[in-house]
Amino acid sequence: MKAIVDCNSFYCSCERLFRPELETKPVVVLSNNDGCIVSRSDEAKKLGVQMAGPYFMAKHLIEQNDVAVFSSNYTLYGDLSMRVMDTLREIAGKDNVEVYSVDEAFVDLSIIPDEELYETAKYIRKTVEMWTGISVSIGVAPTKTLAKLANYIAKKNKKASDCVTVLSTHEQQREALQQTEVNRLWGVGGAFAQKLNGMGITNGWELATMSEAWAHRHMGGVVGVRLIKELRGEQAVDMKEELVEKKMIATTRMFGSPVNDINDIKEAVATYTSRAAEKLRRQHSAAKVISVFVVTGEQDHSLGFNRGGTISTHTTLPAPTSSTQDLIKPAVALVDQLYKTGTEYKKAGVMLSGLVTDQSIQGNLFLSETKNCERRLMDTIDNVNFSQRNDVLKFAASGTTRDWKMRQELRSPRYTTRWDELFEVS
DNA sequence: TCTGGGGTCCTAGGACCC
DNA sequence: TCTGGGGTCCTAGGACCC
Repeated sequence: MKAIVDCNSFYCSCERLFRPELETKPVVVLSNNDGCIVSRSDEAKKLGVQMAGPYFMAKHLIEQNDVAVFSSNYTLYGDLSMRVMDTLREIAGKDNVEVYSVDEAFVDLSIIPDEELYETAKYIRKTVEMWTGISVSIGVAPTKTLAKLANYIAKKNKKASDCVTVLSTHEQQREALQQTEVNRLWGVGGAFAQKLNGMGITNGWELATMSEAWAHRHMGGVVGVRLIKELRGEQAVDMKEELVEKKMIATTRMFGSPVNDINDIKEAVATYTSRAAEKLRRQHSAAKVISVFVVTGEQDHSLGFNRGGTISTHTTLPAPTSSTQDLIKPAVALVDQLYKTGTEYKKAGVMLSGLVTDQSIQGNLFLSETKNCERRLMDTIDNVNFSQRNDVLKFAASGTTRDWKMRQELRSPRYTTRWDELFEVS
């Protein structure tokens, strides 16, 4: 059996940890640039605040009900996420935990007898809350997809389930599937849900009883077959052995306000490239291909809001590299290819792909002494930026004024990772 | 005024090869 | 009218996830 451990309203819970007076009050956390609502406490959900809805549209409701609002503080969430995952590894063993996202992890419980699953899950839940202050919901079932379903049910009625649901028998699984709409299933998004409904398939059980051949035809080939198998309790999605390296690394941002100066765009792209290069070095990779894209601010009233066009281009580097300097130069050159005078841009991004391990690069005897020096310089910059303030050290191409920088007006202190922002008790 | 960011996997179709 | 068969590699784009 497998468990999915999912933090309850994770970003909101992180904020509440340092603001206990908000424990029973509605709280929301906004996306980058304070654009959308990406996390809501139960109280905020009850008020009717929509997930992923634009902040400005919910503002009225929020102010009326005295909802606490935070810009996203990823440094804080990242640190607390690590504590939750470490706790799970401590309880279940390092090799039995697969981190799935910042607030979710699969835990392999195959050594636990069925009759002890419920108590085990309760114990995990209690321990995580005690050690980290973050409350979690747990779903247990024979496959990842059914575990996600169990978790959905646990969360739907926290009081009755006490945030734990086990679907170990066939009967339990069938009942759970029967009472769940297809669009709630893991792997069924808007497009497939609409298609399924059109074919008269509305709940999970109806989908689970379709044939594999049918799934292959109508649900995107092998993806659909996998989904059907999982719903029937046949494992088709494995636990991942270890953290695999990313195959692509991207850093993209909306601008705080539309930008039309090419130099601003170049600064932004240089900054995103630095960030992407840090991510690259953190997983000990080097990139062969760098792509840059910009999004224009064209109007499209048919969609109800501004949706610009994306223009992108890429270049293949002479050799794989993880050095910020080597990446910034071609990235900025790509901006020249994309930029058109007189156009307004609202977003830009950098993507690194064609990733290879940097083993062959690091300390290579056949590389020139300057390359080895560069590597040490990058390590030093990463260390300083991590331990001090972000971007204490940066490349001149990234600019110093940053007129294009995103809005982030309501961010809480990074209580756990910055000396100058420590939580204070007076 | 105002709608995020960062990923994965899969398929189809074109280019190219023998 | 009618133009092989099979393979690989790459890219673009769709769908999904949190």
